[in-house]
Amino acid sequence: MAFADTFKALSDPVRREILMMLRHGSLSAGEIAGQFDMTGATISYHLSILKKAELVRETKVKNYVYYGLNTSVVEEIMLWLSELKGGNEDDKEV
Amino acid sequence: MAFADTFKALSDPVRREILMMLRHGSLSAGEIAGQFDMTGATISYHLSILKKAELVRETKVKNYVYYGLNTSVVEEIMLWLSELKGGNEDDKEV
DNA sequence: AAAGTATTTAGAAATATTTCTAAATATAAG
DNA sequence: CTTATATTTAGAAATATTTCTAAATACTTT
Repeated sequence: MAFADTFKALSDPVRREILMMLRHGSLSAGEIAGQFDMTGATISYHLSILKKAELVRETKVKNYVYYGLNTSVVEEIMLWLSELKGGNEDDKEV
Repeated sequence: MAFADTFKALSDPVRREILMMLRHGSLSAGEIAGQFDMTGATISYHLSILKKAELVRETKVKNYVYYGLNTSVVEEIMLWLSELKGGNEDDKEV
């Protein structure tokens, strides 16, 4: 059930900030962690949730792990939001 | 901080289903609750979260409370998602 | 005014999430 | 092969979320 995972992943401010950091290219786990006042372990946990939601992809290079955005899942969420707005017919207010 | 509230509100499957139910017009709290295998109190809790996030608006008629979609907040979320996709320049993969 | 219907609030229990520290893995460099 | 650097995993504590039952509000109808 990847769809629900995506909404869950987006519900945390730290994870949303990580995604925004990745807009202009991939960053290593350490580079990401450096931007937060949290342990690397905590950031690793957040990255694992973003990965499970397929919002990021990882690439291993040397002893670094680089994370990059995967925008294709974002489209699905936008589609769902469009449906929400779209089905609005003539708004039968009571 | 209403923006974070909106993402949180959207992170629960029950609340997303409620929003979808409201696409074609307002429904009373009871009509909504009738669609779920949960107590009215629980649905009332979910409605309060949707209301705080400004995703729904309520109208009181007699001893009923009708809930209707407020799509204007959905636009903000879509804008945020667009930014996420948009800033994707040339994807400096490492 | 009393009784009925619809909804919300309060408080508690169960579950899930976020964060930390310490230990484990993985790869690199000396 | 030993030490150093980067990251993840495990386990625990703190906090937040979801759900329930029972009681409280609110408005209607008799």
